[in-house]
Amino acid sequence: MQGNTYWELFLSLCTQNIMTKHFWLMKSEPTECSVQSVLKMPQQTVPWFGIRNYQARNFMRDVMKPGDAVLFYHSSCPHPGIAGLATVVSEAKPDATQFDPTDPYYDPKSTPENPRWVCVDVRVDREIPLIALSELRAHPELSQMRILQKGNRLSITEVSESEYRFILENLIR
DNA sequence: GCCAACGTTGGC
DNA sequence: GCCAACGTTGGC
Repeated sequence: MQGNTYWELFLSLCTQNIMTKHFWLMKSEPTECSVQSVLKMPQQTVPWFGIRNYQARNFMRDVMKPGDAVLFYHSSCPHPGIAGLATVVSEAKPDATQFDPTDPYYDPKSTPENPRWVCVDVRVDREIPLIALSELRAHPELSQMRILQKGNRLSITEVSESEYRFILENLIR
């Protein structure tokens, strides 16, 4: 960070956390929740429940804002890749599945008074012709994407604006 | 189904 | 706080 006045600190925080639109890649297994299945829902919107990783949770809780752009990625399936464009449309809120003992995502250590896991609402804006993982790997412009790094498992990762623009301008047919 | 890589847990 | 054991992820 440049400078050391409180005003400069304030400006820096504004830039990082308040004013800037962020870009995300969010993974989902299409057998559980796909671009196509969300588009069939009444509001084309789904709560992004089931995140049980602290890094991904912190992204939703601390950084994501309504209006952020999302690349909707299909994982653990025959054709992994980006399948749709979406938008964050809510602030982080408690993930209801953590309180339900019958739910696979139930977390006995979490209570409504002190919820451990959050989710945001994600609205699918449109389905796109699948951008395969192999296609993403083929472009040096995208080589820094977290999703492409060896051993990556994080289900929510930030995408840079230039990466997002490159994908929209060059990889959508 | 395999397996590398990673995150979490829990004993010490 | 360390770290071995375990469970999960996800491409192939």
